[in-house]
Amino acid sequence: MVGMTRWLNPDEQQTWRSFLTASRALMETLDRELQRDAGMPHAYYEILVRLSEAPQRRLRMSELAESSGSSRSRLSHAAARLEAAGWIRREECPTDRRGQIAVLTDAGFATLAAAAPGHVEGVRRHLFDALSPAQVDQLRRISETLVAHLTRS
Amino acid sequence: MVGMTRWLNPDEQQTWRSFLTASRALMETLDRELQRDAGMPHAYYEILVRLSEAPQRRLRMSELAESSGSSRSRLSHAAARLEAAGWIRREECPTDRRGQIAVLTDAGFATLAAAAPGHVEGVRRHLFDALSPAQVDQLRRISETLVAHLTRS
DNA sequence: GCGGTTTGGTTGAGCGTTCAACAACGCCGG
DNA sequence: CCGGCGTTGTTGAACGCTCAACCAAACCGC
Repeated sequence: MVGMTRWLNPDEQQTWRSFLTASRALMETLDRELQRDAGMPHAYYEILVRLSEAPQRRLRMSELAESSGSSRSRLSHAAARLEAAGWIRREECPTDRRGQIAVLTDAGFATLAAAAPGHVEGVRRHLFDALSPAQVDQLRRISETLVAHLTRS
Repeated sequence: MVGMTRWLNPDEQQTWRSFLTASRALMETLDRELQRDAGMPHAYYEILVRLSEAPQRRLRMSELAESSGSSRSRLSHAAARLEAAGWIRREECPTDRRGQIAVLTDAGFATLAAAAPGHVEGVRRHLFDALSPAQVDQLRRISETLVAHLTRS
């Protein structure tokens, strides 16, 4: 046979379903808050954050996609919207004529600065406030383990 | 002032970003696998699972929405697609003339039965295989805490 | 019973994401 | 220098989700 399915035992099932419910609820809540308060989805917020942290607030599209966890296509579509909103602008890359460089505009930075406190407060309220310091530490190790595992396959 | 923002310290930021990256990567991976192998997104899979576990494989739309973590609107749209695929059918509720009852068809059950082993294997490979038994236990407690916290606000 | 409110479910528009296809450019061996 | 291959980024179609609006039926107080 090709291989027996390694089914989940009841404990694992409970873990998986709770994790699913929790992360989905958390993301939906934060996404909704961000949409309501800042008029943008969480994915766009993260793009602006990464840009704001880059030297000169500028990044190659491919690096921005990588660091914000977007596919190239997704970023391309998002960039079109962010540019239309006046929050970023795209410049040509001097060293690679295929390249595009996304630049955070002043308006984009201002929008981000206005959105950040509310969002951070949301993350704290919905995530950190619920967990003990020990649990926060556990969650960090678990997440780092998973990231390492998922990117190496 | 309205209130100082309780910013995240470096440790919390690292935790938050790792969690974000990990859960996003995990969901995207499982969603892609399910789409590739079973031709449906994860949300639809979960709807079919809940139906399959219900008595008589039938549930009121509102209960199905609740248990599968969908909004009513989402479930309504999804049900239309699932019905078009022949995986569920909708019947009228005898005790409440507003109500609809979603029923898993034999074809839907067969599709689910075919998809389940691959999906479960994916959950195991991408999640449980990466973590120690202690970490799995920690993750369960953390997730349950979060679920409780998120649903009570 | 009768109006007002709540609940159950659907609908359509608008938006964001995916996927596959594509164009333009850089890179590298011969 | 040239031809093939990998890379960068964009595009359009299909799809799923959200949000607000809506209808119909149930519920509730009087």
